[in-house]
Amino acid sequence: RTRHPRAATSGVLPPWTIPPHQGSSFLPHACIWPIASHHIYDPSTYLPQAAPCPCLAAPESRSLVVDGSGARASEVARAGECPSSEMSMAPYEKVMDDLAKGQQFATQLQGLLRDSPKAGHIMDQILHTFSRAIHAAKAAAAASASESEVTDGASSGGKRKSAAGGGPRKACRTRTQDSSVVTKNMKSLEDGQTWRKYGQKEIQNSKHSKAYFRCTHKYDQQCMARRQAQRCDDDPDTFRVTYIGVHTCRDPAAAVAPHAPHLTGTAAGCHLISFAPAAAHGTTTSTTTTNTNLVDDAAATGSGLQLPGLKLEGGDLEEVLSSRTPGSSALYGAAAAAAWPDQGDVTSTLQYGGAGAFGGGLFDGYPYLEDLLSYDLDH
DNA sequence: AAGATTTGACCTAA
DNA sequence: TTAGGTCAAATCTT
Repeated sequence: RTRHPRAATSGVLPPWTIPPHQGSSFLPHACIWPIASHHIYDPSTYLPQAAPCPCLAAPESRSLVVDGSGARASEVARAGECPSSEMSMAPYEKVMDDLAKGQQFATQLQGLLRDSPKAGHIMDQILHTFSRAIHAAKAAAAASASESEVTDGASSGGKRKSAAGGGPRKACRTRTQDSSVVTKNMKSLEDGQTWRKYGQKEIQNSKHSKAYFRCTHKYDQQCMARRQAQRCDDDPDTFRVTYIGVHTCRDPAAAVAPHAPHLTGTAAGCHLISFAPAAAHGTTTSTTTTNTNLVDDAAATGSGLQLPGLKLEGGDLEEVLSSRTPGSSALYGAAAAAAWPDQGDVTSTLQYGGAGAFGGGLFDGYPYLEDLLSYDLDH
């Protein structure tokens, strides 16, 4: 690809980086995205992050009040059976089957070791490892599937030019209609997440350009979360920020351990996971649609279903303008299982050296999850 | 040197 | 046809 020589930019900030006036809360440099401190991962809130298979949204497959009987393992196995999930490759099925079996056995063993906190802790690690492996396998399968699609698309012909030294673009881009989308107005772009800017466009009939961000971990962890930010025309101090997709990354620097986890389990090291709001009702009967409605309602009404003691990161959050969250049942489950991170808790115990996507980072930018979480913990 | 930003080119949904 | 979204080489920052 040939490019025109880049215009000299030294000393000249682009419009996006220029504060509208003195005293603005705008960051002095668009490249600065502060990382929330004290982000610690709690394995008890961990769930596989891959996009949930549609079949998991079925009510019968969501009765996941895990009680040590291997419900999660059965969930995983169910995902492997799904005919619509592009998972018909034999090697994948075998891997998933083995992983599911291993997880199931570990879960059974966990039930036998409840009296030993230390054993429970080890079991947590084992289950966590299985979860990660399952997630990785799913991600690998998805990547493989999309790669073949791209190959097919390239062979169909087109006017794509090859980049210098590289092949055709591999992007299989679609507009943001399949992902969860949340738009909100913010006084500051700081949200505790690590974003990398990848584009900026002038928008017609808008005074200010729109900036495009992706998760820093797009490539190393296949996190597809994106964010778009544009300064409001009528209020230059306010940004209209659109969050697209969910964070599936586990950034050690961007995730926070729950301060006071409200778990359904009681035995030490034996944290149980349930889907909201059935954790307190025994069995889960709500469907994805129900949960979505709940979230939408909460977002639409701006209802403050906030649990006291749960800190909402980004106190500058003003208004949730819209939300659409199809097929995010696993997300809601995680929201129910995790408590809001308390950044002030510097004494939290670091576990696994990793960071939980559900341990704080995921919620950043997804205010509806805050509402849902509060709802679940309140009921 | 590595990672982040800038920005023109490219791509696609509307 | 075009506005908006993304890519990726060039450039900048640390």
